[in-house]
Amino acid sequence: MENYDSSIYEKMSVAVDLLTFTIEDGRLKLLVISRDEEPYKGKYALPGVFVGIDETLDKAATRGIKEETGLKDIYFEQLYTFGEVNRDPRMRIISVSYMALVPVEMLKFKAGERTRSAELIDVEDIISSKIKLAFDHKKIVEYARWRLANKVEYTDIAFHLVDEKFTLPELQKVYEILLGKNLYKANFRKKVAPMIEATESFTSGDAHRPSRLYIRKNVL
Amino acid sequence: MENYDSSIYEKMSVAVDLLTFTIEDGRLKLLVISRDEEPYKGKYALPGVFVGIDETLDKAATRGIKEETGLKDIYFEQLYTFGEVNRDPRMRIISVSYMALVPVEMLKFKAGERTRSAELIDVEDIISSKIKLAFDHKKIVEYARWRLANKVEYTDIAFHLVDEKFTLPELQKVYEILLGKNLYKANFRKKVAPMIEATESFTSGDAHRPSRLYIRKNVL
DNA sequence: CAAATAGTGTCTTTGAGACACTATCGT
DNA sequence: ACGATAGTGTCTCAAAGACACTATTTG
Repeated sequence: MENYDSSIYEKMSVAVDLLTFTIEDGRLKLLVISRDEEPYKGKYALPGVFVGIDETLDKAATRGIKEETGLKDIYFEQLYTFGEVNRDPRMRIISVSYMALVPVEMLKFKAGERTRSAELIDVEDIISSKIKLAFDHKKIVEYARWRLANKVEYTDIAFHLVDEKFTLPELQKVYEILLGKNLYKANFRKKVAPMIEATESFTSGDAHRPSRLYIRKNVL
Repeated sequence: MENYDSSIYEKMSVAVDLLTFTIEDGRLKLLVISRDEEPYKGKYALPGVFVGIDETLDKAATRGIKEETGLKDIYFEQLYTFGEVNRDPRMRIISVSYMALVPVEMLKFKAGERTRSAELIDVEDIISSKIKLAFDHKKIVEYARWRLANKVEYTDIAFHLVDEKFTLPELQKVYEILLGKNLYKANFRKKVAPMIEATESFTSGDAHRPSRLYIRKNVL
């Protein structure tokens, strides 16, 4: 970058691709759109937006999330930047992927406000190629899936997939889905104890013992 | 990305910024260049290259590393993509940062082949602002430093900072520098045991017990 | 009271941490 | 023999894993 005459280097389009994960019916789901144009017409794809010349990457991600879900102020983080030359057959696009996590109730609530139709599909169906995605999007999903499983173990990222008030069985289920294995509840409770704060509310109406509701404890 | 008419979105320059770390004199060092043009003339900066229109991000990183160090086939990984609007006062540049790790002997050996002069500076001097970097490069270094400390704990990334054959005291020193704390050698040896393979060579000439040389074991 | 799920107590196992000891070189 | 660094044995302590037990609701 010593020589800043970039005239010999062509500029390129930069896009943000969004991976919005949620948990529905005990499965990890991803928000995708159905392409109505070529290429890959009719295929599912990750929603994305181009980054404006005066727009930060994070801003573009926020805008994209708003367009696709009607939501703002939900958790997201940058994942990885994909820059293969022929990712898109029409032109060179650098794609910065972002991962967002949201409790499924928030998605449903805002359904009417969405700009265009989006669908939730089972992430395992993508991984197993039962459902095929356009472009190199499967690779991006695989990477996000891996990162998610990783971060569950050493961060409190899973909390973004449950409501503000949640029961421990609910939270445990999220951990189990992301980790792909069952956990012992006694051990699970010990593990998350430092991250949660009990409320005085309980579930009710179920034909079994009520479950206490918790909130996420303020991080130290 | 449903609507691919990106004409309203201006294209932008994409660059790869390189963070080449090594360990010299028991300190973590970063390879930087001295800027000979405005802005930030005379300041240290991360070396970088623009990404060509037909060039992959990884390819651009490989090319940049070759230009700066004369080396190819060294370990590197993508770090994070910085896209603040005014990172560079002259134009909008999206910067994809890459981190490379190399044993210091390899850098010295190839010194003559370098395209332009580069320097190794102490990373802690950057963190403490004793040495100031151009642009937003300090932020990038901080992030890389954090990632490095993190990955030492759960990957074998530290092995890229020692020679192919290494002693355990050497390797332990690398861990200690990256973690910023001293380790007990007995415990350290237990920890790395699954990742190493003993050779029949030993150090010699020192006024103390020789140290066995090891190589990295093939990952399972 | 039976079925169902919530929640607790505690033993075992594993790994990190701490520390003292032995080993082998050059001088 | 001494100084210096390499390398090992083992105790302690804390976290993870496994499992059995108790608790509270509806029907």
